[in-house]
Amino acid sequence: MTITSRDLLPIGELAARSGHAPSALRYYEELGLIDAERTAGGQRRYRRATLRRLAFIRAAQTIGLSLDEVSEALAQLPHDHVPTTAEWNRIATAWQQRIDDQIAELRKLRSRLTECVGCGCLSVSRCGLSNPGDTAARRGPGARFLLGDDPAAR
Amino acid sequence: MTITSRDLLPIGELAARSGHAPSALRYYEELGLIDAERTAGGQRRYRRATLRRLAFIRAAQTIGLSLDEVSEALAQLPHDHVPTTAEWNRIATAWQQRIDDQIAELRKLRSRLTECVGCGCLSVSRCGLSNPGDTAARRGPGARFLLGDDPAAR
DNA sequence: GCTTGACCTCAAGCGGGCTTGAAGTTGCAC
DNA sequence: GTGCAACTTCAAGCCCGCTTGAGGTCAAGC
Repeated sequence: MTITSRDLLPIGELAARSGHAPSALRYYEELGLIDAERTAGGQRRYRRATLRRLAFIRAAQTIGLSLDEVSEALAQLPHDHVPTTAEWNRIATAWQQRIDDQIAELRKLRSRLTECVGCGCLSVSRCGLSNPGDTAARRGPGARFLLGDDPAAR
Repeated sequence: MTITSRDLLPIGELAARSGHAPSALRYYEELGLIDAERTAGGQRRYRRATLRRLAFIRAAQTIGLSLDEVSEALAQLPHDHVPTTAEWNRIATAWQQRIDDQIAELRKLRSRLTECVGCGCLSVSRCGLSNPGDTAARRGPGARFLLGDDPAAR
């Protein structure tokens, strides 16, 4: 039941297999995203399950989660066993929703751009393009008022 | 032909109308994205056309361009007149393409996620989820090889 | 002409996600 | 038992897109 040495990977090995830099792995450990056994001499030895966690982390980042959010998501995953269908399903569903939201955002942006080309204003103003408003999901700043070349003086 | 003072905006005014912070405007000037006249005393006075540039900048950022890229895009726009249909059209088309690419990326990720739920592997590996590969457009790192719990030893 | 708020410059800081470097230790192969 | 790559920690640095602060000047209204 104990973990045999054949199952423990040194950091370089894990880095190579996961595609993360060793420095990133140490950083993740510092953040509590992953953990490791230690040899008598103090070197890290990773359980194979860590590869799963790293794959999860990479996927989560791809859909735009911060490491903080990844940390929360990981808290829902078992540390030592392969997640059950139910466990994984719950998370995957949330992620799909998130992706769908992102796609919807982009589509809205695209249609604003199309309008802008069609509307003839050409000033990249007055037509909402410069006022995405709910861009928040991607970049933060949030609501800005609509621009005009001279809204006040018109 | 010279610009009358009524057409020149102090930075606070431009900030209020464009929705950018004064500090951001100064920063953009430093990067060469916008420029300004100066009063005898050294204060900035912006031409109205600058509002257009700022709207453009905001829109470009929303699409996900870095300020470096915005700079290149701006180089294609006239400094002092409203862009012609052709000028704007060329840029808008490129942006739409970019958005389409982003959407395609997300769809790929979504389908990988769906497969992952369906395929029963549940290990968040072996099924491509953790290997977006061409994530580059969004996050940089670029190609990683496919993960498996133990690709070498299989 | 004075007050006051808006402006100026320059340097430093921040947040996120790491990377880099220095200085030293471990562990596997021969 | 030794050589050398791979590892260790800790502190600092980097990139991006700004913001903040200090210390000082300008300009517009009374």
